[in-house]
Amino acid sequence: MPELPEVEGVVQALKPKMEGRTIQQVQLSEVIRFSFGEGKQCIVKQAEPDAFEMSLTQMTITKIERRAKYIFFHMRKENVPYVLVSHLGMTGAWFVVNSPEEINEAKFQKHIHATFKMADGGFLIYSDIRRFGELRFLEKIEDHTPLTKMAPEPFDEIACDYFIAQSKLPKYENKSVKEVIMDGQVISGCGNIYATEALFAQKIHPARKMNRISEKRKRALFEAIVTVLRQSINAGGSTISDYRNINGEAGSMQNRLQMYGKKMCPVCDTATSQMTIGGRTSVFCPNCQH
DNA sequence: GCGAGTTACCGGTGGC
DNA sequence: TGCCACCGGTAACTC
Repeated sequence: MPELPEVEGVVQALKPKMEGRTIQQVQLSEVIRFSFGEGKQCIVKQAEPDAFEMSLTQMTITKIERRAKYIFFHMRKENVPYVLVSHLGMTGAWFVVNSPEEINEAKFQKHIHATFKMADGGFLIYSDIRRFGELRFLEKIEDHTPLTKMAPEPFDEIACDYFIAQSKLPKYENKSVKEVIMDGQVISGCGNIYATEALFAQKIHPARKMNRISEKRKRALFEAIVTVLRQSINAGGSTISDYRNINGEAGSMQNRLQMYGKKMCPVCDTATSQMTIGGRTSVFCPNCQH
């Protein structure tokens, strides 16, 4: 499950290997083609498979950057800029290899969905087991509304004030804190794992209503989120089930998690509780978090 | 036009 | 061994 720190790791690894290179040929999987024929948008969004392949052919990757949990591949063809937006969903992974056979994990090998053959040799490959990821080819970011509504990067100095302001809006003030901090229009890139960790660190119950938290506590919570995201980036991300970096390696943050996926509270040894908030599983310590 | 709520997208995993 | 419910980030759709 790649979250912001995992995506950051992917981007940092992709940058030196892919920036400046030109795509010679693109090939989408049969699954994508078949799904499109069925009227579905499997991985490739708002484009016909043929048109998507053609659009990216002869495109030069100028810059790769992360925004929330999205990867932006900025590109250029005949001096016109474009961008390929990638989201890894639950199980997406990028690989930079000399040949597709180099992907040695069977389940990633089996679910290769986009193969980019580079003009100077080698391949950039997108694999996605559960196909929750997306590839979206745009002329500019503004062409896709959800991307324009995203909160600032959590490391941006205005991000905390932005969070405070958003949290006071009518549509958020009566919601649970966990739902609000996981909303990309409030804080960007805070998924279930890191929301769970930050709430535990601040001893806040995930179901507590936003308007029952003081501004001081909200600021402390925001800092806790930033801290846990930074820690995880430094640890190479959390490898929960299927995350791999572009070399197929796992991260180590999962070993440092205090609450996500835990049966016992590491502070007071009470059995943890679980409830569904905003449709997502939430783990917390009923003794420590109020 | 906007917001709230619902559905779609999936295969690996683990429990029985 | 085999079946089946469960899981989840985001967009798109409906109301």
